[in-house]
Amino acid sequence: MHSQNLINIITDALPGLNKSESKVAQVILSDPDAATRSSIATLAKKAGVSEPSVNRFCKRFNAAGFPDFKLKLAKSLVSGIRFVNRNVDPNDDVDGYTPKIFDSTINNLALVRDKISHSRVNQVVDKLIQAKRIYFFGLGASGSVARDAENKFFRFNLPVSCHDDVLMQRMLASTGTTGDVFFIISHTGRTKEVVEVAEIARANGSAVIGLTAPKSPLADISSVTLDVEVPENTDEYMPMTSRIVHLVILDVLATGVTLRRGPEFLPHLEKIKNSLKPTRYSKDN
Amino acid sequence: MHSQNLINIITDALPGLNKSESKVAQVILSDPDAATRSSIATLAKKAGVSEPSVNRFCKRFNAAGFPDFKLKLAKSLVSGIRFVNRNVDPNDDVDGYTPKIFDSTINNLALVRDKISHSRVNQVVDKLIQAKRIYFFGLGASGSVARDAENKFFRFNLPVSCHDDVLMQRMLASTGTTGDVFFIISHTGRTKEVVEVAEIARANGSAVIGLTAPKSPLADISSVTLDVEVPENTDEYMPMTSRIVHLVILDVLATGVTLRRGPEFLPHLEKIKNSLKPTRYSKDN
DNA sequence: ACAGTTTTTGAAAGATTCCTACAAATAAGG
DNA sequence: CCTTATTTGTAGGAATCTTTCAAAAACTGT
Repeated sequence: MHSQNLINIITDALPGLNKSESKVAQVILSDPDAATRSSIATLAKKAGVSEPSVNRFCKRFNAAGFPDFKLKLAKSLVSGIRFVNRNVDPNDDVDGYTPKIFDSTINNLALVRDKISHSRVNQVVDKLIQAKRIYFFGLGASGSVARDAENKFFRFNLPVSCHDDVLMQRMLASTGTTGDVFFIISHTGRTKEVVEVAEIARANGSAVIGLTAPKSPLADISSVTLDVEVPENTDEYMPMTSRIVHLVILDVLATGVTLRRGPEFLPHLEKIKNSLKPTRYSKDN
Repeated sequence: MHSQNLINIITDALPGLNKSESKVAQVILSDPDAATRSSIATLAKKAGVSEPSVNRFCKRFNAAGFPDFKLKLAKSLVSGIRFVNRNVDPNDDVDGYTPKIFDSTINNLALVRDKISHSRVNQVVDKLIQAKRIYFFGLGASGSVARDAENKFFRFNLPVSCHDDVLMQRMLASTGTTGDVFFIISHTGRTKEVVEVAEIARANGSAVIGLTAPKSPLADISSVTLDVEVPENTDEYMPMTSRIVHLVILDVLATGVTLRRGPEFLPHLEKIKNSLKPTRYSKDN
């Protein structure tokens, strides 16, 4: 469904390209937007190769020809990574930083959307459905993600709770047993307290699901990891986007659980929704 | 900066087009994706007009020519049309629902990015900077948004706090004075308790910033409203996206505040970041 | 209704862009 | 060092696009 971003594909293929192909790749990657606007002749000249080389390059990446390639490239650019410096500039005014922050969030979401392992998602949904109890743990910014998850998952009639207190987390982890699921959220996956809690939980036979950075200590110790690789905060001004990616992944998981429950479960969700109606001003006034 | 979707533009212009132009428009709108893949000759034939007519049509919509038009159309399709009918289907499997949920979040973010009033953002940044105290209030899902905001804004050395308890909110609102800012987050803007709290706060001379739906009771009573219009949840399975949009808006506001503080404030942020280092496993092990 | 004017439209030729066949050049293998 | 395979470019042809210009249609006022 979601072909991965063309730019990523080219970047990944870079090492396996031959001389003229990689010249073409360089030119395209250095300014993909310009590439979509130039003719095959211009691009060939810029790369210092012949037109057919550019054409062959395009075909290598499953395009019918150069125009088709440009089309696909243009599409990738829309919600794909904007390579151009879209970092917040200290001199930016509202018109500058507002779209940049939205864009960077959108880009990261698109990245993860194309990279996330669907089989892992499935595995996690399985575990959540079978769980006797689910604990959502997180600290700091991930604490509010955990809280949001609780708010979402309690609707499934599962015994869910959420804790952003290290001591509570430790105690609960140590009393966990087989069938309990500890869903641990951490941006870095390197916070000692959090990793220790995961260790304790696993030692007691509980399952640990890590929503965290790949190859981190937390990822290593989890039963299943949902990898979220969000580019490091190079820019002092850019906010941390991983929280938001985490939230969306939790949305995905919740949807997975709902669908697995089947349509006979919908009335239950409806009931919860309706329970809030009396607290609201009606729409027509 | 962010031009509106080409498809919408064409649809809007439809009534003002002449005979052959509208024929072309019809063909394009009926299957925009096919249009991006066909040549000017094919399209002309399909529409029953001449090639130059198609060309003129393209130029009318600010394209350099037909190829350029196709490019722009293709771009619009990525974040535009996909919107339609990308609802989660009860029979979807992981490969189905995962990208859909990411897409719907991304689309909503893009929508708000293009719609949000920059001058309002500026106003709110002003108020936040001048505030004697800032309270972030929210209930339910908005409660965790408020918590996230607290986590973000306390770094600015401002007296910030966060409350997701109605009684606390009421009491604090009633003791507020001029110079206090109550930042109230609500998806619907119609929860009675929340609106009442806003009323109390305003009655005592405090400023109320509403991050909520436009034209809602909460929006009406706020000093400044940041409108977030996220399409109603028509689909039972689609998760609520407004939380995420709210978070990103708070990121924007935080960035605004940081920039307004100027570069001499960066060391302070750095200090907070570094305070967490000892709690982490280092990256090289 | 009709001549004059403006607008809309398409035929045809011209310009551009793209693709294919083939041969030269380079690299790899024995 | 020769053979074979791969890579690269030249040249010409094919397709696509654009412009010009004149015919057709629509509009205007008389």
